Amino acid sequence: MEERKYRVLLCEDDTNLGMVLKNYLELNDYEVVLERDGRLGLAAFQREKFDICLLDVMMPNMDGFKLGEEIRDLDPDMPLFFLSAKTMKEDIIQGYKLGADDYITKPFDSEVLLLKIRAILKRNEEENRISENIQFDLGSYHFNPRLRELIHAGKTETLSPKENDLLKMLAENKNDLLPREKALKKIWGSDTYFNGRSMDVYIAKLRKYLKEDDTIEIVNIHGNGFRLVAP
Amino acid sequence: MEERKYRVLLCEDDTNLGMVLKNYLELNDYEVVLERDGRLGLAAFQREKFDICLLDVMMPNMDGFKLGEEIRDLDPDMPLFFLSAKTMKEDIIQGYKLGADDYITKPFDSEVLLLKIRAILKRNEEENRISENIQFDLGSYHFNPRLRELIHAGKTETLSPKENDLLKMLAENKNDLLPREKALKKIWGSDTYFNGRSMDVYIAKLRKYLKEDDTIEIVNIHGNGFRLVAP
DNA sequence: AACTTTATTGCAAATCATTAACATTATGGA
DNA sequence: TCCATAATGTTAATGATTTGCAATAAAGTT
Repeated sequence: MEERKYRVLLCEDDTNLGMVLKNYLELNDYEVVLERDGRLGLAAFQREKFDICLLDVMMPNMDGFKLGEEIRDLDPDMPLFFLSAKTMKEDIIQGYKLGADDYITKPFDSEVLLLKIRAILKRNEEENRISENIQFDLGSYHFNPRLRELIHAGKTETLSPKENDLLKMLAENKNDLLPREKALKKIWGSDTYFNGRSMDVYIAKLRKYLKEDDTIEIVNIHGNGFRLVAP
Repeated sequence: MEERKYRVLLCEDDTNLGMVLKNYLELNDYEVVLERDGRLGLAAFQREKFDICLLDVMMPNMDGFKLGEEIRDLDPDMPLFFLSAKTMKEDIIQGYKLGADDYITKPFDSEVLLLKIRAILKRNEEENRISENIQFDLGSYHFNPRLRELIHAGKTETLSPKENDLLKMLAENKNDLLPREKALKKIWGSDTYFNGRSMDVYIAKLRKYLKEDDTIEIVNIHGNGFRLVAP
């Protein structure tokens, strides 16, 4: 149960406000990446792993709503907060339509923002906790991610944390595509060349573990990701 | 059951309210430690023993929710009350209601507060009485945490307090993972390098006690914690 | 002081993640 | 079709981290 800081993607074109907010959040134990427009924000999101995104609505290159859409495409569950000076009703509605978790109008009380962020993250954590004890049957294998155990014919292998995480994601998407990018960001933290190679090494390891049952296969979908085929 | 005063940790940055509340509670036979921000509150909690915590939500350095989380990490069963101004949004509160034993909006009726405190403490006491006498059968061993006795084949070992606490936590999570961090925080107070080394030493001691029965094992899950395997 | 309990070191062994190195396969355009 | 290139497959080497446990020191009790 590793203590890790929550990671915040903050997109704000006003450098002053951006830095102030960044510092404030960092003081409160968040890890913050600040980007100054939508395009950069999207790039950061694709590259790294975040727990929550705070998006200014009015930004150069790509506005906050558009960025929010793009982010939702990549990860439907990512918590989104929109920051905006506008009080126009349409904007707010549009923001919520996208599934914004909150909409905050400037100027805002930074302490309230902090509490809202914390509330959302906490809710998300509760949801995760439910799925904590899930187990999988994969052909003649039994997989218990909590104990990192892969059992076959009475023999128990203890998987390494990375092996375990990867097999868990594959199992959660059994018979369906697990996109490379998604696994890399979730397990390795970011989608880089070396992390990609590392992941390939782990795929090879998992294939070795699972080779006793012919009905199970980890299939590569070139350029896209992997698929765990299992009954 | 010996007579002793209940100890209350009160965190409140408003000195006036803080002192008034402290005096009021003391009049009603509680022992109160008043701290004026989150950081000091956490320090006090780590230093001393309390029966209940009353935390103001809006505080400098560390807000009440964050402090509550930290306290819950150290002791998941500690009763928590949050005090907050009425103006706070209901949805923020909602996110936190789960972990809190009660949530009180200022201004509040101090008599009601007192009654709530009494109710919680009473409930907790009953729960403690139940769990106090718990005993465990571990293979051919019998373990009585209350007496710190580990009995095997008619022979009784008296465990040291730390040995006892650790075996109790392992037994409570029998056949399941006991995260390192959890045990360290609860038994040693904090998760530091040396405490970790110390815990490993205690694991070794427990293994020695338990080696008479082959069906019992304390298994390490690398990087995660330990698991007491027992029938 | 004698004894018990706890904390601290030290170091070997086990485990892990990453990177290198080299092999193979897929894919799209010439 | 064939080739260049990018993506993937696999094994092994490296270096970092975690754990096991004995030995010793420190603190606390009686």
